[in-house]
Amino acid sequence: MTDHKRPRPTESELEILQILWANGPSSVRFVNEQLNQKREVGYTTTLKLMQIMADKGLASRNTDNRSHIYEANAEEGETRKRLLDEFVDATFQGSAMKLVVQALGGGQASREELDEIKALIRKLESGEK
Amino acid sequence: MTDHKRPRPTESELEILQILWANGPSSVRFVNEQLNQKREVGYTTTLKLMQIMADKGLASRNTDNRSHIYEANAEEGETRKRLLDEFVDATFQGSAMKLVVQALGGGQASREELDEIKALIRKLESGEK
DNA sequence: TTGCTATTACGAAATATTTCGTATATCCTT
DNA sequence: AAGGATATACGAAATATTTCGTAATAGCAA
Repeated sequence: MTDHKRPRPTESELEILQILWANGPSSVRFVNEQLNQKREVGYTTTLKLMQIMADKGLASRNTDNRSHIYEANAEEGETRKRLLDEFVDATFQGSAMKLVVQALGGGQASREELDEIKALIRKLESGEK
Repeated sequence: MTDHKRPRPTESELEILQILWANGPSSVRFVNEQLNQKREVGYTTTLKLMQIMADKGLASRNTDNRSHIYEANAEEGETRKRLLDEFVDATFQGSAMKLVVQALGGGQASREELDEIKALIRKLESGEK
């Protein structure tokens, strides 16, 4: 089950997907509360967005109870990979390398993270084609 | 001179910035031709976008000649960094590490690129705080 | 039951972005 | 000077996205 056909999530939809990925199936109220920790959003705004997401297939919902429970349909890793690919194309002309350099160079990565990346590179190199 | 105050470029504006960064100051016609190698866009559409970019301060233009020459104002590295930061926040919850892993894991990086990254990491580690 | 609260449904306004038609000006060729 | 090609200016339509008001419905408490 890939993300084929599913449209790219908009910025707001992505915010909601993050919440659903992090917390599992959730009610609109819960998602709205989480959103409001970052910025002010009206309840019906969140509701509408989530309904649209269900329409688009980005999420599915259980309507058995009065309070509907929404669940991300778009799989986390798949979706992130796809968005990353598009972002690399749009912003770094398709060069993942340039992006990684920029990401690492920003001083964002801690020593532990650098170690992890080194380990990852070793793994990639050993299983090289 | 940072990008302070300058609004984030839209997707289309970013496409144009890429062309200006890659080719230096350019005419609308040239930019439009480059765009059309990827997708069909009308000339006046490109023109309008570039005029908007000038309004927003993303680009500046020389109007001495009949054919105006546009130049990116937003600096390449700065802009990419900023977009990357926002993207990391939005898509990887602020974890540059997760993003790098995803980018490297995609099998996108060649051996040479991996070597470059290793070198970069060594450099980062030596100048560690 | 009656009223209060929480929920979804629906549609439309508000905003942002993209696209292009048309008018007008300028340059170039003859 | 006239005509054609090419440029910019301008505004508005088309599209995409976000936001919310209002109404209808269901649950709950008194």
